[in-house]
Amino acid sequence: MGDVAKVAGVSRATASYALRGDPRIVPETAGKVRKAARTLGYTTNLSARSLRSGRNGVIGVAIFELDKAYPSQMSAAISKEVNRKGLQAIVQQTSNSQEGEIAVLKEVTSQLCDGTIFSPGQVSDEEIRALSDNKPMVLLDDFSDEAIFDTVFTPCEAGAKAAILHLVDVGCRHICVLGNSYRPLRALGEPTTVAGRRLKGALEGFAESGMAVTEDDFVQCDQWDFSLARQQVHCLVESGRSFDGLFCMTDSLAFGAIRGLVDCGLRVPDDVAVMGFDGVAEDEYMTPSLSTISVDIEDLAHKAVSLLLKRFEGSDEPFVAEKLTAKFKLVARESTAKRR
Amino acid sequence: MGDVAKVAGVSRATASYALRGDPRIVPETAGKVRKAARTLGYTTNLSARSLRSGRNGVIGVAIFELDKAYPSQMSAAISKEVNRKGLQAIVQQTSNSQEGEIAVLKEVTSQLCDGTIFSPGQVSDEEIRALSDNKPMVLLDDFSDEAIFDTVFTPCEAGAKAAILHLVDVGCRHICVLGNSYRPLRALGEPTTVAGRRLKGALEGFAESGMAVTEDDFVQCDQWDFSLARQQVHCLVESGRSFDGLFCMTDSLAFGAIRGLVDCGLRVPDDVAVMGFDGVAEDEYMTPSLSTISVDIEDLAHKAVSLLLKRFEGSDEPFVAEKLTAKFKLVARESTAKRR
DNA sequence: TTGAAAGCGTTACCAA
DNA sequence: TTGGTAACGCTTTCAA
Repeated sequence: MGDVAKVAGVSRATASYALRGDPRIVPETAGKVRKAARTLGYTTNLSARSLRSGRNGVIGVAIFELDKAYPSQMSAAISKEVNRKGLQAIVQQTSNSQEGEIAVLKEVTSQLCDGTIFSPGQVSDEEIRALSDNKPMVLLDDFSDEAIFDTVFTPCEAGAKAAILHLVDVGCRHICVLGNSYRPLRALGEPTTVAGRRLKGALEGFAESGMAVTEDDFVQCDQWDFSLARQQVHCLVESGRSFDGLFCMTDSLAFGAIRGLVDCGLRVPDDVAVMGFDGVAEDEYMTPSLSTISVDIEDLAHKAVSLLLKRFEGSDEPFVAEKLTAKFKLVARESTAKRR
Repeated sequence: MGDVAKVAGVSRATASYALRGDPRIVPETAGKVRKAARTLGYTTNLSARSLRSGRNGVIGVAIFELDKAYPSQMSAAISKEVNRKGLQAIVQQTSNSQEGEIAVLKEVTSQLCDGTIFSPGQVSDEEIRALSDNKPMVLLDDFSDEAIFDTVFTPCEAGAKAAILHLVDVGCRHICVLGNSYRPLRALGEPTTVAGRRLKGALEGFAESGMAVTEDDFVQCDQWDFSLARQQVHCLVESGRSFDGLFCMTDSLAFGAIRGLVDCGLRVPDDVAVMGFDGVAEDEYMTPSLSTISVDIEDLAHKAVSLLLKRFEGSDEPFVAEKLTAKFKLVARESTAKRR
């Protein structure tokens, strides 16, 4: 930067101001500095800036798994939204483990980034605060009732409820649910997990439609991935249970489930209608195409980034955590196109 | 760090050495320092370290799209491999645009990272060098013939050839190729793109099996995504072309293509056997499950990370770029299970 | 509106 | 083996 200042014929301080567009520098001077910087191929050293000012224009996105469709598509949407605001995003995977989450926050995100959008799984809000180094943080789907951080939610309850009502609507008489085991609605309270929230929404759907359910209609999946879903569906079918509708708590589960149903010689949707949740790009191209609760990830990204940027501005008012919920759409496709 | 040094009763310099495990510090002193650091909850400031030493233990991964299955699964594999080596990885998407690639390299990766694993698309090797700030860089699938950087390749030619031979092997008599338009093998030389390499491999497969091909058997896809593949297959079928095998240059293309065939009332594999390329996790759960050239992304990740770490060690010998190719396996599934 | 100078938290050289 | 100290490149306060 010293060179740039010299070429432009100003001091280093003036060069610094000019390059960041400080209004105190007259346009003419600023122009000279920018030109000098360009000809010298100068780029600001982010480490130095970060060290001195604590800011570098980089936002961190910490997500559980990068190799699954939904989280990766969400990270991509957030990255794009960050770029749209003229900033850069870096994404990291926590691998769904406590050490992973701690390492990412402590060693990278809170150090190299001005703020973080974080999807927590294994660490408490208090731990997050300790690791955040007092930098702005927006959480994704943190249903704990502490109000320490701004949070954006997936529309778990409303979405799950809509899914059940849709299955009922297309004529299903006996619906199973894949992703969480049963607990009675009145015992559920305000669940603190995504799986709990989706269960609650589903139960509300059953209640509203007047459809009776039993404990056995709900199948727990500790991992929300293809292979376990496939296995669980095999078990469900082999148990002799007869059902004509299946709500899967994520699209991944639905992919595995459909495959499991096909393995057992059942047709989708004629024998069993299947409903997913997420709205990943693959849904439309499956055979059959997958009906789903499509979370508006652009809206989610927009809300998360906006909350974060608002915190950058700082405010004198006492901190009040904001809670926003992303929009969703029910998308009906072949997997629930039942002949009635 | 000053506090840590004070508590441990040593100088800041000694504390710095001790924390990084410098062998000059006696174990006893080092122990005291580490203990002091722990009780004080001290974490090294990466910006400061980076500013002073140019190193911070973070590796950048710059990939074209984060919302597509193959690149996201590859990024995840590289991240895990980096973690396994005790370092952190940050991943960024370039959105397949020149500005994106430049911004990522210039504003983040070359600044915040000790080295980068980069999948280039729109920038030349020389530009990359200029943007890399002389830090180690490993490229992915950069087929340009300059030998400036270490590179890891996808086994494009060998894989594509194997794919064609497999289709022939299961009894296909007329195979189409989706992903690139035709050019005669002898005019092809050493193609500088992934699409070109896969075309070359396919042509070699046709040559070896003695199967004749015409220009119309090859369909260009400028974007390798679901929707275009689906459209192109619609066109192909509507053109009245009769074919019983289809090699798609990526799994994404294959997903769209299968869907397109189903739309047209064709059965996979009975009417048309379909072969993909990549080996994403979803393949196994499709209906029908997708046969594919499965790139060993763990091997790819291992090779890329190893090359990068080797450059960190520095060497007095003149720079010679290393070129490695990842392993692959042909995985035969339902989509090529023809009744013969 | 601009310039001088202090300092952000480390590391690495040199001396002890 | 350890300690003192000068950078690293930038931002920001204060003074001019």
